[in-house]
Amino acid sequence: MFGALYEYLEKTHPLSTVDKEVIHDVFIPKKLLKGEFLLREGDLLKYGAFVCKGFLRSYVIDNKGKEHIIQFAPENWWISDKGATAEGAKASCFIDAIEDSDILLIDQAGHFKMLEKVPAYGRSFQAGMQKRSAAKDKRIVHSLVADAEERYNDFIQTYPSIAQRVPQHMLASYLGIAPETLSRVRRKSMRKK
Amino acid sequence: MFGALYEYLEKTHPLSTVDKEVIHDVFIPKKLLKGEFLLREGDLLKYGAFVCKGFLRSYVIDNKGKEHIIQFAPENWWISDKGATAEGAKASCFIDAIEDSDILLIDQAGHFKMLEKVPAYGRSFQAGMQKRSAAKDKRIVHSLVADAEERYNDFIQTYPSIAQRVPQHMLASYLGIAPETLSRVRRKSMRKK
DNA sequence: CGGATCGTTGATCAACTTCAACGGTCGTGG
DNA sequence: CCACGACCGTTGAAGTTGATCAACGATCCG
Repeated sequence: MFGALYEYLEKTHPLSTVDKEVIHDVFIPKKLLKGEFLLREGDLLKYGAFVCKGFLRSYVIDNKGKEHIIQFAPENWWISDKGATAEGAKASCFIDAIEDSDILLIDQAGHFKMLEKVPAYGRSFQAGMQKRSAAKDKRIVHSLVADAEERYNDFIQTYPSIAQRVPQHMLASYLGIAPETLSRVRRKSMRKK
Repeated sequence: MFGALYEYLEKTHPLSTVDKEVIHDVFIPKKLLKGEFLLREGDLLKYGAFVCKGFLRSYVIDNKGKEHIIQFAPENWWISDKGATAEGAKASCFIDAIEDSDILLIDQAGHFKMLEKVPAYGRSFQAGMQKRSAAKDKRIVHSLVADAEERYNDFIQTYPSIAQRVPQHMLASYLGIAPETLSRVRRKSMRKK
């Protein structure tokens, strides 16, 4: 179960045997079945998670009861409630499993311990932050500039593997359009080819 | 001109005399008049900037020629093209001054030097990244859930000082709505009170 | 087999955009 | 110092896009 994390971290920097011990010490393995929650809105926020296998998502529910997906997390992605990383904070979103998943949990203290003791983690974290930040900027700009069709086409180009794995209505939720609209957009795109 | 940056950094961690020397060494002061560009799309990307005085903005132009504001940067904010921090990258957006401004430039090498030599910088950078990331998440979610009126009201609550300083059509651009729509929304809000 | 969930399709509706025109303000050049 | 043009915010009317509501067939799973 730790293998995926090792490989992930070693892409930035090799891991020593000691590093691996620290990792074992800090991360808590957990299995989630499809549909199970990692986090519910209002829960005491404790963990971030690394996805070894499977597929998670985070989402909010607005005051009309509609779900809005913030993030998808397939293998080798991190997922957590970024809005409130402060300790003792209440979660502002839900996180659940779209497929049966194996994940590794890490809490605030563990995060600092890793930063301190495992160099590969710090670098990887830094790099990840930058990449994410850029991706978010792109998403923001896109939500301002692009209409439903462009958003969809861009998504399937950027994340083809995710697009195939995710039920259509969730993709619609992520893109911020109604499922019906997505269906129509897809039909239109089909005919073009 | 460096005073603002000192104060900003000292909020996280005190600065030694040596620290201040490094800062003087690394940052390049620059003045911008209202309307002047710091960065144009396609420019070779070199600098991030700290705003000591004044007001900048970054924006993109879509294929229909319309501006979309990504970020406002008043005093004590950083601004740069996050999309492409890699060295040698081409800028993907514009940055210009909304008011006459004093700014301090830092390039990639300077950034690493600061990280290495000035502890306050690293902490501040880290904290800033987190805060920004959270703000971006919020903006993404908001653009999915909220209509024009909610977006406007939320903005003037969250950034009242910015709302007053920025011309209305720029605020509209930031919020992703037409200037006319913003005008109508404001009238509606006025009458409510 | 029966219920639930999902994607699709059609019809209607609301929100927002676009286009056009107008008045006010500001800054600049005559 | 005034006059003109540019820019900005406002208002009205028409047009579009996408949301909503409703119904239907397909698939999956118990």
